[in-house]
Amino acid sequence: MSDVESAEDADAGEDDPEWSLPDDLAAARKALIEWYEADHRAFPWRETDDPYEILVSEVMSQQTQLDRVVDAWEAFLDRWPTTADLAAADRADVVGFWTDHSLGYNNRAKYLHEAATQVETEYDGAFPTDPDGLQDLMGVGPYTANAVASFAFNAGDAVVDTNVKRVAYRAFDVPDDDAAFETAANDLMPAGESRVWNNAIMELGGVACTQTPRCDEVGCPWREWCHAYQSGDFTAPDVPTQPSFEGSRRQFRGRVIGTLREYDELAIDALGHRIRVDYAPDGEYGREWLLGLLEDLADDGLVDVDRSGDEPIARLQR
DNA sequence: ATCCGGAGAT
DNA sequence: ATCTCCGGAT
Repeated sequence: MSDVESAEDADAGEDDPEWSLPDDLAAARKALIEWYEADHRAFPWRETDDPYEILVSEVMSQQTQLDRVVDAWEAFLDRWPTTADLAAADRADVVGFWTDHSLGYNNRAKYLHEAATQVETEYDGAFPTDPDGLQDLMGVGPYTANAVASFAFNAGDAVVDTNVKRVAYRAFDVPDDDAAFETAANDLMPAGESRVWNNAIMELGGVACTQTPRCDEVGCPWREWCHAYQSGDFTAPDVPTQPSFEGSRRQFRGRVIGTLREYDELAIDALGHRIRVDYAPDGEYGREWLLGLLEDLADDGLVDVDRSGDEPIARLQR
């Protein structure tokens, strides 16, 4: 007597997924949590539940490999231990710190500064505790909101980052589709365990289900359920290729910030010659080009341009 | 060449 | 809703 699921005609079944979670989901969850708790990388932010400290670690982690984040994270919190301290800081100092520690996108330093100000002025010094509330903070989107809600308050939904996507795609054939990933990630997560769960599944993606997988080396707890492990096909979701950094606009943005930190203020041509050797005031990469760059940086709240004199003067915004 | 989440533009 | 940009070490 075979089962025969209700006929092939029945429901609006044509879009029913060709992926599914394990039948014994409870066992798979337990295996992952036990694997994580037995051994994992000891990052310092995994030992705090202070939402500010967590937020700083998440924002830094968005652009920098974790091993290099540790030093920056400790130095940042040493300098600005609380949201009150950060909110009281000069923006230029926060951006300067970001540059000094090679943390990438300067706007994130600004966002962090702004978020601290929001917490102080709009939330009376206490972070919102749920993902929706956290998303009101500058620079906090769905990923960061769920991470902070989980790690600080154990009150998040499933985190969906590229690690989680890769795991779901390989292990359960979840299609390369944001909505599907979100559904799968939330179905996987045991209710009320967002703190340990999101740590565990991201650890899995970070050390086991890496681009070149290390299933056996690290004793992946999901081998018995993993479709990729069984088929040997470890294809990962497509990651759109990025334009090269060399010669890019953002390379020159970075040089402007770095140069203006060195000189309090700089006339536009002096600045131009310092950020690119082929600068020529009237050339293709001249005043017009540089003013456009500076205008964007000014819009981002990073640079001020004084155009009152005959030659525009740039400085870091304070 | 690769890596990434959020903002802003479209 | 989808696409482009951002920083710079690896």
